[in-house]
Amino acid sequence: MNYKESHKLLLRNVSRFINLTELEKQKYISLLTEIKVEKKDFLMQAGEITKYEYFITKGCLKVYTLDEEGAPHISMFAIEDYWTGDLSSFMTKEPSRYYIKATEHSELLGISRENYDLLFREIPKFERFYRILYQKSLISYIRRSNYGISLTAEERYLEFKKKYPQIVSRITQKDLAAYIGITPEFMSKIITKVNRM
Amino acid sequence: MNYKESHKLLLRNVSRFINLTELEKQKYISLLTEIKVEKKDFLMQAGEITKYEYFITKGCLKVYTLDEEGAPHISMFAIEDYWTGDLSSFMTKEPSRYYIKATEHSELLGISRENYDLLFREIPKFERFYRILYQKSLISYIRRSNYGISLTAEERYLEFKKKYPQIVSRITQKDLAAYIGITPEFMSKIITKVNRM
DNA sequence: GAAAAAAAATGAACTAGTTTAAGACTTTTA
DNA sequence: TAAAAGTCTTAAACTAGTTCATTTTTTTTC
Repeated sequence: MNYKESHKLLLRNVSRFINLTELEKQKYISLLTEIKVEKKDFLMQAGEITKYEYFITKGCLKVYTLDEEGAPHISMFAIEDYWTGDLSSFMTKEPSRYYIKATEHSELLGISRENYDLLFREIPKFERFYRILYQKSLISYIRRSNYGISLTAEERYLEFKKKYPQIVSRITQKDLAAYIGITPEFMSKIITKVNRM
Repeated sequence: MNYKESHKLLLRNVSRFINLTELEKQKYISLLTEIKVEKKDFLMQAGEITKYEYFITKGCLKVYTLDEEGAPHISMFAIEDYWTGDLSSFMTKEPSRYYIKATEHSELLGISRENYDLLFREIPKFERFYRILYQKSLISYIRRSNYGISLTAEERYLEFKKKYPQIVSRITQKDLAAYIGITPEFMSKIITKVNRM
């Protein structure tokens, strides 16, 4: 069958871990919702109960919380071929603490909680897909959870730049500072210093 | 059938997410290795390829890396009813960067990589078990990965104490400092301050 | 149960990162 | 295309956390 580009990208992502029959592919795609957001629009805001888990087919978004002083802490940037959302709120159906905002015009495929549950019943292979997907994410978050406490801000910046060069060039220095966990002023100093070297 | 206490604890842990028949339980248990370590003994050391994923039935262990200066960074404390290991090395079969050392006499059940793979073939329900287990771990590591960059050391200490009161009383202040990401001296100051309040 | 080893406390001098403020540069919007 | 809004840079004063050195307390070991 002839799929649209966004669906092709998703099916390619899924086929890394499991093989689907033609019928299963069609069933899977039928469970998804297409979503478009303009730059600066929110995909979701703190206080809401997350309706979807998202696969990004185009664009860039930032996932962040606001602390008591109202300062943002970005927990991830999501671009094409990445999954994002608030897994905690999605699973517990409790209000989220996260905001997700597009930093560019973005297009996504969302799966609702009902369809996510249905997916496992209809195509049990997806248990395996998500087992492997979560396993890989877990490995990278376990590593990352040590960064904040064991690396200096400069080391965290160099690490991010090395791992995600495509992202660095698409986001502002201010947002990068909110991800690294420092002030924009200190981010500016680090970049000046690193460029000088 | 009559299982020993350690196996009962594990079966209870697994039954949170999936139901096993009597036969499946026996099959599962047959795939496990019993391991005992004395206080200060290593379960594994950096440079080795991780052989097992571990379920702790008794005791307490610390999982840590050493940085270039030889300073330890503890990424988790594992006690009874917890899972531990180095998932990254276990999956990729590359040498680990982690040390796992018992802080008390400990008893564990280990599953080897071959048996882990076999488990999914023999009892596919385990894809679901691990999907949910990794999902829950992922949720808590996503949250934790922000702690280091968005909370002060004192806030991280209070957070840990609130979430794991049973662990705080079993470990040294020095190890707690290596987990929180500060020097033992500053940990001492924080504890003095918090107790004074 | 005494000696040795490790952990905890305290304090003074230091450093990585913050705060505040102001000016220059860039992007967005009407 | 001008004005407004947001981003980036620089610098001085500040604070959270480190380093190093010493003493006290607790735990381990024989």
